[in-house]
Amino acid sequence: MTGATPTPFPAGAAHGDAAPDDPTGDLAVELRIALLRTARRLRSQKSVDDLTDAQFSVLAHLHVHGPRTPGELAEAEHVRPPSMTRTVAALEGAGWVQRTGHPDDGRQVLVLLTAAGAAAVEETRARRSAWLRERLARLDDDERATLAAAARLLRAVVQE
Amino acid sequence: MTGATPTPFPAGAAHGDAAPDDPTGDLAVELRIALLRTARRLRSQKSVDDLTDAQFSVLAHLHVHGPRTPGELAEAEHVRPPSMTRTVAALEGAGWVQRTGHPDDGRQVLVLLTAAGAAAVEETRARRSAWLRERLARLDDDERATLAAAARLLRAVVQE
DNA sequence: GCTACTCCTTAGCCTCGCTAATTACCAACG
DNA sequence: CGTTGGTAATTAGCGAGGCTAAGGAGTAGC
Repeated sequence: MTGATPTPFPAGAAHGDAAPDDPTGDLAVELRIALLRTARRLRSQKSVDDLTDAQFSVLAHLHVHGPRTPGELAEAEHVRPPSMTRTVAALEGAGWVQRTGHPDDGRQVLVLLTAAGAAAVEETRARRSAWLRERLARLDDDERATLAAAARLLRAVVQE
Repeated sequence: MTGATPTPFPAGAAHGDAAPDDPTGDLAVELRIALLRTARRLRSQKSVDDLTDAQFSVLAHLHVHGPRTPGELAEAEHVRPPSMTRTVAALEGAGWVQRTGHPDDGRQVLVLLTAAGAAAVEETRARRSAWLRERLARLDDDERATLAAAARLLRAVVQE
């Protein structure tokens, strides 16, 4: 709205460089842009013979929380069950997880990490973080502390 | 590596809750997880009759920087030219951008925002940020300041 | 034992990355 | 002047990973 500007050059109007004046109003916008941009960059760090992002996320979840059913994984990853079924199938095909019947409830399935999967998650985590770690090394201590605090805050913020 | 743990419950080994002891080594890991998780959550905020994430990002870029060639857009978005061609084609089909020949170089194409596109980018930006804004409102001033600083830092960090 | 519910899966659609190959155009050189 | 090489954009086709809708297996309750 307000939008029908016919001129194709509203440069500098939208967000410029860093939050200009309106502290709260623009924080959400600024943060959103910064987060999505960084996340895209992080995501592009994976190589071909590698876990995909969704796969890695599931593997890491299993690594931390132990065996889970597909439904639980879907909920944890904010994804629909069919999507998780496919991701789990890919992980199983690669030998990183194993699917077993649930001991009590025949409808359910338990997904658990194999030894290879546990190794993969640790190796991949280290490698994936390398790019970011190298960038963070250029910052000073205060800046790193700020980002550490931000990581904690974001964790709380997304916690629904 | 270390990995052949036969026990399926290494819970608490991987990263627990928030950076445990190693301040620099884990910052990259913690931050990566927090960023990707938040970004996924933000991305899930879009509705159907809406711009996709990639489309919105291109529109916003045009809104800020003015007309660009597909190649420039691809580089800015860290995407290969064919991917950008498709995104631009979708945007053109929806009437949000317009493609015109480059005045000097017949090989190139200039992509420019239409009035509808400019309106869409502003409306969408406001709506997409609403979820995050609501979450941020629950924080205190210090916490918001931390996130604002983090957004600026991330912007610098990804700047290649 | 039939019905209803729950969980997982299959089928089929879409977006959006990618690589490889094609087309259109510019520039430079014989 | 024509060919030859480089560059920009596109088309073709693949894979991952979202989604909804619909199907199959198992549990639970009447």
